[in-house]
Amino acid sequence: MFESEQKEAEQQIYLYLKERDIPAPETFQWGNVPFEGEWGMSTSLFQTAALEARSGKRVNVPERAQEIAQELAAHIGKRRSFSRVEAVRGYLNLYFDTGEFSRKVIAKVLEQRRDFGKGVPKDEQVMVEFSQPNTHKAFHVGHLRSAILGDAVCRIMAFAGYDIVRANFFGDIGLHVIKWLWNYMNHHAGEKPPADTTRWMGDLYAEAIRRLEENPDLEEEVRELYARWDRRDPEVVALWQKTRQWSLDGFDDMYEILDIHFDRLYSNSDAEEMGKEIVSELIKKGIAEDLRPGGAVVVHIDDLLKLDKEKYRVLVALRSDGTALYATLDLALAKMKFAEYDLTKSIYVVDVRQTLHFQQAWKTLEIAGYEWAERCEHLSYELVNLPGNVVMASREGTVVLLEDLIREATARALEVVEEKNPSLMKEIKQSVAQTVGLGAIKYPMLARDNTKIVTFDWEAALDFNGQAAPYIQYAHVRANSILRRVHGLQPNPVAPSHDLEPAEVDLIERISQLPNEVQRAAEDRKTLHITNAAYELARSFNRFYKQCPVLDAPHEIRKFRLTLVAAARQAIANALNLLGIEAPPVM
RNA sequence: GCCCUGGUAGCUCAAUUUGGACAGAGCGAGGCUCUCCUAAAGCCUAGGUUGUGGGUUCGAAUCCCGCCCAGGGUACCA
Repeated sequence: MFESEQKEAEQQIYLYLKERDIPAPETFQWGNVPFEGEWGMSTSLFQTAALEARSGKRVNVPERAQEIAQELAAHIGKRRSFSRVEAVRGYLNLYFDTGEFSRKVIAKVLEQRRDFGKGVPKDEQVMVEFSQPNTHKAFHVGHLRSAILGDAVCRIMAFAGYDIVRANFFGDIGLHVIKWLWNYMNHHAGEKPPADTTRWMGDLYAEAIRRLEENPDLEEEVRELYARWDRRDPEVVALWQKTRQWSLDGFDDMYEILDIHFDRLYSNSDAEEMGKEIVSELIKKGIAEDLRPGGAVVVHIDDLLKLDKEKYRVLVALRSDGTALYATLDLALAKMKFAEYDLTKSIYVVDVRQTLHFQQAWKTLEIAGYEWAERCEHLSYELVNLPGNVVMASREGTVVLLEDLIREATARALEVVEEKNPSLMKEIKQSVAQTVGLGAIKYPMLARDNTKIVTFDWEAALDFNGQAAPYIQYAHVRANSILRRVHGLQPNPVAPSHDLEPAEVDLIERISQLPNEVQRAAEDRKTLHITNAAYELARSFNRFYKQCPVLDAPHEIRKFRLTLVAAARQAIANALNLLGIEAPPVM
């Protein structure tokens, strides 16, 4: 927003240094002055002083940096585009006219509304594949991270200017499905799924595992069923199709509650055949080694690349019995994606344990001559564990089901609404509880670095205070509650007539940062930048709310502050929207 | 063995484009603020040798090397 001022300042600095024969660094890095009540930009002179030191002069770098900064401050201080100029501990701080800055920021938000923070279209199509649940299994909190993270990354990247294709990849075949079918045929034949389908599917799967553990002899029956499936026995296929749909319908319900949608659905079963074709092709090209029937089909990637140290190791492309495994499918899936879309990137939101598998699959495709393979990117994230670093696993019984979490969170949220705002209408309370409960679930999955393990515990999940989604939602509600009382907002924001309070300047600064954070989050694929921005925005607003009366303020101040509140409400709503979290009007 | 990730306040996490201003929040602890736009809030206090030992640098949580701890991956699981 102040690029021209920055350029001019830089020119003046270079000129000044040149005149005095002081060696100048190639670039100056500009940052914001740590907030002290006014908005400004800042650069350090340490580099400049260090250059002098290296050129032979005996100088104390911090002292010299401060000296140069002082000289520059005196020099630049005469200019009018800065309201104030100072030198502090080796930093040159240039302060803007806060009034004009404020007006610019607010005007921009109120003009762009929902688009405030949006980047210019980049003309790049990017596919983001995420969630990838297995059919015939439960959907637990461990599965939630990919879904929530992937959704938010899509929202952020789309807002940043990418053309995003949202993809899902269902695990609808494999041993787990056969075990489920076996249990169903023998003990639940003809049963229809109840209302909470996904839980029931998961229960039947857990039951299958239990029966097989209690009586290992039954494994034989499962193998027979697998063989029937492989022959495409019509009865088995029909049952598979029907039950698979039950799972998919259950997932649909959950995605709807979570407000997550997909543009393109893939299934393991879609990729199976093409995967096998690619493997034959790899064998023909001499890339893969066919050790069947004694061994599997393998690719010695390190040898093919002539690497001395082991890096990609060995990819198993096909089982010795000729059946497909995960790697087989991934070869095909990548190809399908690039055949169908013109992608500059194909992102896979999958947990960190699969890093090597992806590198193997994509490197193999690269060796096979598919030049798009290098455009595949693994967005890896750490797991969601239970306290004590206990991994969630259906067969261990260490899972928290999504349905249970949503139910508990909304129930808890409803309790709080009843207590805080009993006069709300019943339906509104319900919807608030849903909004707050879901926000509280999503936020912790998004508010930490992708490389950090999320530890799920009920107490923290149901604590709506402090650094959490409800705090941000509440700030939005407060802004809304002020604006509800006025009719017709001043259409053209004007510069404030009063000296801005620190809380006002801080809030304006936070608002102005949102567009940068969107770009940064999109580039780094880090939702953390947006949760931080949203939280800081809410915090600034809450402080402003406490310190600066709006409706009771003198006329001119009131006019200005109303536009600021409207801008803040918009910025908070936009940030929450990027996270897939709703911004409620009341709560 | 080899590879990857993490280790920051009692707990959960940050740290502004990657080396710069006094390492910041929340929870928890102690205290304060509702005749005032929703107190799901705000304010104050206490709490740190950034796992550890070296190195590079004017300057290190951040870069390099060693070590310790935790987790993950490592040919037919996904």
